[in-house]
Amino acid sequence: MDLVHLLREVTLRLDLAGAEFAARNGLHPTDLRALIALLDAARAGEELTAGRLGGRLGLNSAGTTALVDRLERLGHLRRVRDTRDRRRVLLAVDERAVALGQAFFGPLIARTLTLLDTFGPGERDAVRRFLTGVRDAAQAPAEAATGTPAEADTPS
Amino acid sequence: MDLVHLLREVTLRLDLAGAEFAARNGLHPTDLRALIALLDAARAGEELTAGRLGGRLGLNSAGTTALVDRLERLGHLRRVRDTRDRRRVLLAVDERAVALGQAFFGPLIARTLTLLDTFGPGERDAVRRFLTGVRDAAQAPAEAATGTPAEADTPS
DNA sequence: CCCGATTACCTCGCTCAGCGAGATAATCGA
DNA sequence: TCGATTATCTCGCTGAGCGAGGTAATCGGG
Repeated sequence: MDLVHLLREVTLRLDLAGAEFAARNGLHPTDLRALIALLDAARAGEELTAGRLGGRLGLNSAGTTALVDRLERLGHLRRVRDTRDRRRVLLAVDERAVALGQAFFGPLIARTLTLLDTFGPGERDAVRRFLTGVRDAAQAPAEAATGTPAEADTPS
Repeated sequence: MDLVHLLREVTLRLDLAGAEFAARNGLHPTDLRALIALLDAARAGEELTAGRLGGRLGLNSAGTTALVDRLERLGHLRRVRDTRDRRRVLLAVDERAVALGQAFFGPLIARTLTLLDTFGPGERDAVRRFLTGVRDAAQAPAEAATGTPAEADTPS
């Protein structure tokens, strides 16, 4: 049980750290999350489009456009029209964004890796199982747990 | 290394789940975080004041007042003047807020506890060490990563 | 090959969360 | 008692994100 609270504390702390880092670099939390999503996609060799990014962050198209505008204005990414399907706008991350990601995650990752050095294979596996399980548990618990049963969600 | 990414994925997923749940209940992410902070404080037998809550969420006084206004209007908490120091406004959480917290965290906690049932003591300890380490690692990594050190603000 | 449907993104107007500055009220210290 | 400090609130403003609707490109049936 205390592990649950500990996990929540970790997510809260990471959240605050992210928000603080974002503010310090003239970004908003959403901007930072967008950069992370972009870097993730880049690392996975995936081409991320504007719409896809918005969907991943839970923004609608208008908000996504504004987000991409901001990031482009700051030089973190460039809009690139897909030559195959010229309706699509691919997002190309700039070196600047990569550097920012490094600056934010670098120390955190380094510390975590140092910590993990002290873990045996079985312990690492335990951590992995735990995180995987929580991730999957967080998939769709909200659907079942809506506090307002009578209220019509999907206000669209 | 993959554990790091896994952790990030977990926090992202929990974040999105929270935002979705909040929106579904007519709240904003900040409101939900405020409720969580309030419930945490209540569970710890701590009396949370308006200013303290704002500080914990990274809001300034104006934003905090607006936040408390919203939550009070929704009936999630009540303002209670501290009788000892009548400048202070204590925040009393309502049953409604508790129920909301249960609705959100209940299933998540249940699933996590079920998962943890399959863990041995050593494994749980590994998870605990990992989470504790990450929490501490997230304390102040941003300071080192930017040219702009934050000024101390002694959060009591 | 054309035309309607669909897809992907953008524009416009708006709401409201959160900020900075400053006001107000209560407490504390000399 | 009076100024300094603390805790909160008020006011005006900026801007992130939403809903609605527009535009350009692609797809699919006749």
